[in-house]
Amino acid sequence: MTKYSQKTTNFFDDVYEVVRLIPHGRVSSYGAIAKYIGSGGSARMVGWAMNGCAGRDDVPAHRVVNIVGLLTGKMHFETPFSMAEKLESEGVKVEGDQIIGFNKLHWDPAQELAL
DNA sequence: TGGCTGACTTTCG
DNA sequence: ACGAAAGCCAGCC
Repeated sequence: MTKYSQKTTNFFDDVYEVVRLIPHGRVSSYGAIAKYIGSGGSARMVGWAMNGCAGRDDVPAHRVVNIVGLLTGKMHFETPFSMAEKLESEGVKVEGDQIIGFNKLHWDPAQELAL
């Protein structure tokens, strides 16, 4: 907060919007979001953009994981457990740091939104 | 102004 | 099949 990020570019805003559109009980991957945005889509950028989302309740960053369904960014949360806890709270089973049934829980914006 | 970093992904060995 | 390295792009110092 304290207007540190203050969205300098639309890239972050797009990422937030897509992440915000992730259905409850679903998860998405960085590459999928990056590809959907397409504005210089790179998976790292999505993760980097999430840095600005840290602390925002509007952006369910806990629903965003890597391509294997691994909670790589859990360490960036308030607590490394909050990510898994939130996912489980939504009905997503998480074993350790990996999402169970990620294959069927994977929500791809470019696919679900079917552009 | 220039350069480093980073919550990933893909390909070569 | 597994391991390691490079690529990607934008924000931040």
